[in-house]
Amino acid sequence: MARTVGSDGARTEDAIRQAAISLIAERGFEAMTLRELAGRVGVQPGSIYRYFPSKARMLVDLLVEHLQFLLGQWEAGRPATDDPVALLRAFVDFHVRLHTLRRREVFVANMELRSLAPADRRRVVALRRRYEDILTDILRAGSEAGAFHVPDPRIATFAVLAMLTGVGSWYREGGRLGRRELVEQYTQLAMQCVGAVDTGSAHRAVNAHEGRRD
Amino acid sequence: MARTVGSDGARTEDAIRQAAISLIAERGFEAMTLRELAGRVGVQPGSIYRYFPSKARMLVDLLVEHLQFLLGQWEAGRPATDDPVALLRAFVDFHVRLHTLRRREVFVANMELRSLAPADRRRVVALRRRYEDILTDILRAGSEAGAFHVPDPRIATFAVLAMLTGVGSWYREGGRLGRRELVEQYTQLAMQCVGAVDTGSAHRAVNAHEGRRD
Amino acid sequence: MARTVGSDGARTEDAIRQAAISLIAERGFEAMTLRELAGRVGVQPGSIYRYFPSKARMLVDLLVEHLQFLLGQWEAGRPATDDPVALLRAFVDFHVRLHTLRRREVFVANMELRSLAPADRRRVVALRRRYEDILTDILRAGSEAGAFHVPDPRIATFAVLAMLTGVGSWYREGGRLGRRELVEQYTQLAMQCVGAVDTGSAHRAVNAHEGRRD
Amino acid sequence: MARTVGSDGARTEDAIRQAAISLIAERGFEAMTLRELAGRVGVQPGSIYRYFPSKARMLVDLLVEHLQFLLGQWEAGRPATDDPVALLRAFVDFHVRLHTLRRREVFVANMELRSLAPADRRRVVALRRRYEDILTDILRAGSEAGAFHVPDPRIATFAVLAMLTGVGSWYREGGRLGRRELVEQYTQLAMQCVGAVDTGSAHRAVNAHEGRRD
DNA sequence: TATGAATGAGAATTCATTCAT
DNA sequence: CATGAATGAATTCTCATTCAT
Repeated sequence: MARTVGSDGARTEDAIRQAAISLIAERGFEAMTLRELAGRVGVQPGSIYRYFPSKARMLVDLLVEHLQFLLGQWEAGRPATDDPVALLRAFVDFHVRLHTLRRREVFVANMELRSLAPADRRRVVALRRRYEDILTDILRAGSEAGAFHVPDPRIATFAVLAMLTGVGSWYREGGRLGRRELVEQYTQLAMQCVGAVDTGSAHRAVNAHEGRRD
Repeated sequence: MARTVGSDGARTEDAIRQAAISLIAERGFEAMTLRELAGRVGVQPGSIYRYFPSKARMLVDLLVEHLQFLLGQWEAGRPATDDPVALLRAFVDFHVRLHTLRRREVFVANMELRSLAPADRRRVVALRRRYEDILTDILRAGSEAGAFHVPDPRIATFAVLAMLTGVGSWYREGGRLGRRELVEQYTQLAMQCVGAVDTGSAHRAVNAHEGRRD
Repeated sequence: MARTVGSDGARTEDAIRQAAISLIAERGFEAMTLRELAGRVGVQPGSIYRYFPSKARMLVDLLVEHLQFLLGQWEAGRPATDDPVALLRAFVDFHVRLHTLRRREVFVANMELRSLAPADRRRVVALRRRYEDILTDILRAGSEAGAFHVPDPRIATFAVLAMLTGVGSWYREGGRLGRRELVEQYTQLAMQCVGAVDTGSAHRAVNAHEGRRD
Repeated sequence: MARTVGSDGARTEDAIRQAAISLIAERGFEAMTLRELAGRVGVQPGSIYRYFPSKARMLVDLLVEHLQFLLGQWEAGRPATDDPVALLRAFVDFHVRLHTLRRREVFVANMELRSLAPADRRRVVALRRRYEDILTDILRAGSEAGAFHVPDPRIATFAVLAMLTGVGSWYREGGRLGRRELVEQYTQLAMQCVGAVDTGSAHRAVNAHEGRRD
């Protein structure tokens, strides 16, 4: 009873977060039980309450952390250019990479919005909106510059994001396609989708050996 | 207390189905309770069991019925042509229309696969697969005929379907966009996405004033 | 609301077992509700699930424990003789004593076999069979040695066991008969029943004043 | 809807009684559901209420009918003698025969007393008591006449009845033993049990060929 | 820091029973 | 005579949560 030898709060908290993401991704937030979560972490259900004040709050924390990570990573790595085509290429690369590397987090963030209380949902949706805006800004700029041809930048944003995010629902690590090829294919599809006048090197690179078109 | 005056099994069952779709779409299958469902229909919770042997089975029935409706509708209305471009245009039209008309059903079918028991999931996934195959066949034929330029027809299927299906998550009846404009915009995006050489009349109609490409 | 002051798992589990035996004996397993059981123990219904995974499993545990106790007690106290008459006398003494001391358990074990799932029933019946075999072995040996006269040892086992076990259905602690007299009467009846040639000292002691037979 | 062609109240009622006895014997009264019963009879649950005002009342009716049948049959067929030995022989024969012929009814009558409401139980127990008294009277008369040697006629009644009734729990129609042999064996056991001075012709008949004892 | 005992509210499900048809 | 739609109360069981230790 009491502290297990060598037990460590930070380690435990991290283990709970990891296990929670996995479990929520597998079963859904409502279907996941704290007993299951505790069992996977190797602690008693009551112990989870040292780290999260409630099951609901745990979901909020997880989602906010994920979206902030997403935004932070984009900001940190975005190219210092204004060229919409280059920006879109970078965004697709970033998005597809992250959505395959952190599939579970992304999946949860997309699926579990409705498990949030209204106030929490607003907070999370606002963060997600900031992420969507990144793409909308790129598409609008590109559209105005004549680089892209989309009927409506906001709708195109939804379309492209849905398309890109969908990758998470079928891509499996170690499958037929490597992450590099995946990124290349999705880059081509996204570029074509927004009617990029010059789909540029990625397109060429991908299809050069196939002797197609260009 | 016995049969209520004017009660009718078929009517009740239909009311339960409708209410169930709405509730599951709103709260998620796990979060929905039969009490809630019964309350919305105006019967006692136990009465639901005259029509569905269990909550789990209710979900299966709902999903299977939806997917069979989807497949049946496509088969009934598909154009009698072999032209991939015309077929794709018809498919986009069909899909977007149905996914806005039956938004709740589609949403549920996309979200609640994981609430199914493995055997039920296999059954539902098999039906969904048949639907995906419709698009894959179109893209493959078009790709081989040189009408489309996609790196991989299966991946393009996932991309286009994700893009089109995404419409359900933001489109609202009576919003800024009518269904007709919506279909036109998504048609353009899909056509561009698969690199359609000649996006045809719809594209022309929509984009004529932009003086692009064709 | 959390652990009640001074609560103790072992104590609680034991209280549940005791109360369960009483309740099942009174009402029958199917008729007993966990609410009732919990109420008698002084806990909430849900708390029972800390100790038993299901109502059904509780019954199995109770029955298996009882039968193992029965077998263990006989093995521990059986006389080290080969004399069938002495063994039968000891068995009757043991059986009648235990079936009055642990009336409720015995009653439950006899009545609730049909409340068990097939697999559980097989397990319990196998244990009971081992107990029956004790008597069959005694009767067979005695029969072959000419000490008993029974048409068929197995049938005589059923007859004698039924006779002895029946005591539980009418004997009441503190009634007209003490346990000692009870044992003596049943010993006589059992001995006569199997046609014991020399019913030995117990018979003599009990029936000396009747000047019968021997 | 409404009357099935050729349906007939008396036939239906009888079918319900038969099915009820079987089901109660199999599962126990509490565990049997009216749906199950209705299903076995081939009617809807509601239809049972044409014949029995409630589930509880059905059990009472079944038990009372059975016990009255038992008493009536004994009265109708009892030998016109005063000889305790002959009477006991007749009683054993009657009891064993009936308890194998109407196993299910007997079993139910023995098991389900506790499922009755107090008033109903009193009524049924009184009938059963009248049946027990038949044997007690025989044993007391025989005991006083020196034909039997039992410590206490009432206790001997319980012992002998338990022994005889036990036959129902293992005897199976078409098994190793015919009903005639069964009766003979139980007659011998019962006679020996009550210390019958002269176990009479049955004993002789049964064991003559075995060259045992006499 | 963690456990383990317990709570209490609520979940799905069952079932005897009723009654319009 | 029988059905089939519905009830409402109760049942087993689950689960987030609490808190003495």
